[in-house]
Amino acid sequence: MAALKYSRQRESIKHYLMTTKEHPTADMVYMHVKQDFPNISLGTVYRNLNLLTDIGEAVKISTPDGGYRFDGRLEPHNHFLCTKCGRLLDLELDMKSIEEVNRLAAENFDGIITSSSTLFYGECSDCIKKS
Amino acid sequence: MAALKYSRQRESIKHYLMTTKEHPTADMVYMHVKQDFPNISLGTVYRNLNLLTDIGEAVKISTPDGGYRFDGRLEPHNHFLCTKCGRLLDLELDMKSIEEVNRLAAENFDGIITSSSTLFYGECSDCIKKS
DNA sequence: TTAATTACAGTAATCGTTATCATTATTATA
DNA sequence: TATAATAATGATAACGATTACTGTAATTAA
Repeated sequence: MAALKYSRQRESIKHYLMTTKEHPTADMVYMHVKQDFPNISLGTVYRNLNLLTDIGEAVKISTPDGGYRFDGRLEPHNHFLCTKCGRLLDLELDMKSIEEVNRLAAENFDGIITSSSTLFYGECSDCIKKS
Repeated sequence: MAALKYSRQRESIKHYLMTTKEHPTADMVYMHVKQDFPNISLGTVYRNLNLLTDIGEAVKISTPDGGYRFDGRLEPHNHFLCTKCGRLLDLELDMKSIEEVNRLAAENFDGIITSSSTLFYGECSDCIKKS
């Protein structure tokens, strides 16, 4: 079972994820944590991001461009991807709405739906202002 | 603008996508088309899958495991990923429901939502039977 | 304080995908 | 038709993101 051992690097990664709203990629996490640990290895970042995801202290989001983004927000919520600037933002959708969607989907489906994740697309407010 | 030229390989790929319900990966497409074109190159498969996606004759779906699946069904629809067997299935959700979800999401969001894509998780009917 | 074990940094390996390039197939035109 | 132009191919090299490996350092338990 391999008991978990404290590490300052992991704490730093976790703290960054919990305080940022950037939904960073592994490389963005690496760049950031490098400020405190100049010779941290990219492998350490990956190892810990996956570890945190496994123990439920981070969420791994796969984006349409292939790669992953990481999120320290653990409550179920959805995301919005701006098709202009590419930013990934949080999008609130109350539990009732989420459950309603799952219920609608279950109507025409021959299995059990336990959860769902929606990615919304469009133009974010910043991009609208600029145009 | 590079005019498109016919190719038997591309037709074969397109035909397979339109007739299968498997939501194949690039490699699965490669394996299949290889039966008709034994020395087709994997690069050709990728090139054509991306081309078909670009001209709107195929859809590229990114899955939580990182990779992509391809779909010949062009009407907007959603997908279900079985957490037991890993199969990716179609899931019908009428346009009204999809629009309703987008409307609900827009309520708490400061931008324009043009579309959305939901991936549902749970257990498919086959896996339920087996347990 | 020592022994056991996990995490680390650094680096090599892996995997899916793209890019390159010389050759072949398709299309337009003479 | 025959020819010329150009897009597509197969083969292979290159790429970027992620994972695996290894010897050393840090953390924890005895």
